[in-house]
Amino acid sequence: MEQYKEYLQSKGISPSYQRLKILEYLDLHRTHPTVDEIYTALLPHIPTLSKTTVYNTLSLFVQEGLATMLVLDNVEARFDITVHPHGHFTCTQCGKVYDIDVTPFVHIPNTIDGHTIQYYQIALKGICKDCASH
Amino acid sequence: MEQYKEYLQSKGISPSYQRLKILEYLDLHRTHPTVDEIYTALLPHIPTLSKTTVYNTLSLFVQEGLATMLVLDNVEARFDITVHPHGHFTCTQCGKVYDIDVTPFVHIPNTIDGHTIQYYQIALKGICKDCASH
DNA sequence: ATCATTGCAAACACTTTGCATACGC
DNA sequence: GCGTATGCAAAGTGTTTGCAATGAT
Repeated sequence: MEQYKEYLQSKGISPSYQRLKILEYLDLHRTHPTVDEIYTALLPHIPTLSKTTVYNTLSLFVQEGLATMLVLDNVEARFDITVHPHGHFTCTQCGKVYDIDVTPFVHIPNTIDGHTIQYYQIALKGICKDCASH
Repeated sequence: MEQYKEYLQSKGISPSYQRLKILEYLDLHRTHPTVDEIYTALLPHIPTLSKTTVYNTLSLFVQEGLATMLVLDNVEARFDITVHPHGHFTCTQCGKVYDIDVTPFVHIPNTIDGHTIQYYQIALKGICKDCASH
């Protein structure tokens, strides 16, 4: 908990209990959680928590670079604590999302067609290992 | 118009006027249009058109492989007539979306970590040529 | 006459906004 | 005490659903 507090402060974000818990959740659950998943998971620990706070906090984190908003479908936004760039594979059968290390397959330059690339996301779709074997 | 009719029939889709016009729009406007853009553009030509029909038709096209649903943000879905795979660059300043040929930079195998990859999308973000020069 | 397509209106689901309350230095 | 963070409720936005009207063969 203490390391999260220092991390937030180092980014100029005042470390409220809600923010600490949301950051901790993102760090401990690298499962591309939705707002609702985070909210539901933390509610027992923070009974007064509101979804607005989860939304506020996540957009603050994204803005400050602590988290990344993933674009995997147009239904619900998903969030990752910011780590090295990686792809996301969504199984079209079971809907599970897997992290994929795409660095062996992708080498995006800093500039393409005169546009400056700041970051990118790769969304892969198909049938996952588990579904294929059933 | 005749070529669209034949194309739909070859896919087993009955070529209603609405479907023909939506397909034509996708073919002539390769600008990743949203449902609303398609609807608004066609309304003068089909005054009775409803958004439901645009939604219905697009999901039929996606299902039959005639179009692709893009996921560029978590706000609105965008659609492309199905062509060779390419990336999409969104300018974070002006919001414009550019097609990017990523084939030189990306080589995704058919299988990764045991998962079967059917298709993928690459969403790039940054500052576009135009915005950089202003 | 039958079946598919269309289109209105209502329902839905996720997200944002407005504003009053509570918290922390 | 004052500025920020929180959280409820309401509004907003994109999408889907139910169902009746229309159209095509």
